Amino acid sequence: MGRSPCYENVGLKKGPWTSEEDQKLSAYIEEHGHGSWSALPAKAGLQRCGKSCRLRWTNYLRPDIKRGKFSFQEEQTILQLHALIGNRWSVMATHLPQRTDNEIKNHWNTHLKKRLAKMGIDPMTHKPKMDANSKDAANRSHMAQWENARLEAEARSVRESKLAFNPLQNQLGSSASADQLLDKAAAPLMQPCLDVLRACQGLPWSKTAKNDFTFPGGGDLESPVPTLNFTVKTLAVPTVGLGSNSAMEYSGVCEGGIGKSNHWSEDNERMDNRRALHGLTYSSEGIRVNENVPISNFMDHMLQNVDNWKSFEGGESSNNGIGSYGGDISGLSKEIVVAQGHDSRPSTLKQKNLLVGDLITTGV
DNA sequence: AAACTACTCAACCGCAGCACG
DNA sequence: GCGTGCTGCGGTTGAGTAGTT
Repeated sequence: MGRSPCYENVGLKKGPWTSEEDQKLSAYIEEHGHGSWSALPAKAGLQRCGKSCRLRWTNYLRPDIKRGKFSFQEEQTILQLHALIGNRWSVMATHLPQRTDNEIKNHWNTHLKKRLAKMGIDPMTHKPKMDANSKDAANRSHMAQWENARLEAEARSVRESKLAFNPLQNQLGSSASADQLLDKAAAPLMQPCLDVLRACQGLPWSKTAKNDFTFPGGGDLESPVPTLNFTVKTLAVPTVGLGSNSAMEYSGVCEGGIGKSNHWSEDNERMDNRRALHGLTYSSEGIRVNENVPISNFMDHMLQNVDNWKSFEGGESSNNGIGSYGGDISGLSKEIVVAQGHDSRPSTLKQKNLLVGDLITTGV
């Protein structure tokens, strides 16, 4: 190993590419394909080494590259994947097909890593930095707390997935790719579902004069599980939000009743399939409640986890804010608050005749 | 307007892994 | 088994740009 860099070859240019060079490279590849990168520069009439050509093509000139700002969804995916697989940019790039590994790496280094660090989270472990002398810990913002909660939940998800992966690794062999493992892990978790969202699709939510709120699909569902039956009160207490990921599975109950998952993607499908263990399955069609998991079970599960955040106060919620817990948490046995969050989209709220701050009480 | 600082991201560097003779 | 060539990947750099003083 340790070959000398190709740029040491006499006469080869380095540094920024000119538009003329770009044109030559693109024209050649479009006509002939890249073939052997090492042979390409001479054939294309470029004074560059093959490596430089490959980089320029894969990171910049390739026609299927999406440029510009990363979406919230893309950032979520990167965060989830980073928690799962670390700095494996090329693997991440396969999950964000229009982004290059270089772009993802740059975005992580310049934005996401700093953002986490600012929140007091170690970007490498995705856990809060435990510095007892640090005033930052005490003064951490609510937002940071939510990010912590979210990331801790991600870690849980990772642990769960690892539990699922190990036997799979044995089945598939050590050479199995991350994708193979993810797909294999997801498959057995897919259960026959009662699609709560579908059940209520097309049926308008109603809010009575008494402010009672009924989930319309609930009573008609032929299912062994209890039906959802929400009532809404006006909330006059601080809200507590549960963000994406961990929180997705918990707030999802509410959000599933209200509308589609706002966190849908192919990657999330894989992640969410694992969450089916908790009685929920996310899909492109919304959130489903598994037939064999009584609603009371996952409500209890939700509440167990909410207990972890009892000390939180204040009105910030994280992602998926539409389905957040709130109020007096100790007495929150069946209540979910509509809180402001990334995805508490005005259109969604309007559609469901909800306001931020509304308290939904489930009838289970 | 100039100087300085911070930030972004394309490009480079060097190592690892693989194929092949 | 070893050497060579090639590709892919992750870490790092630094030129260009934007923002601030």
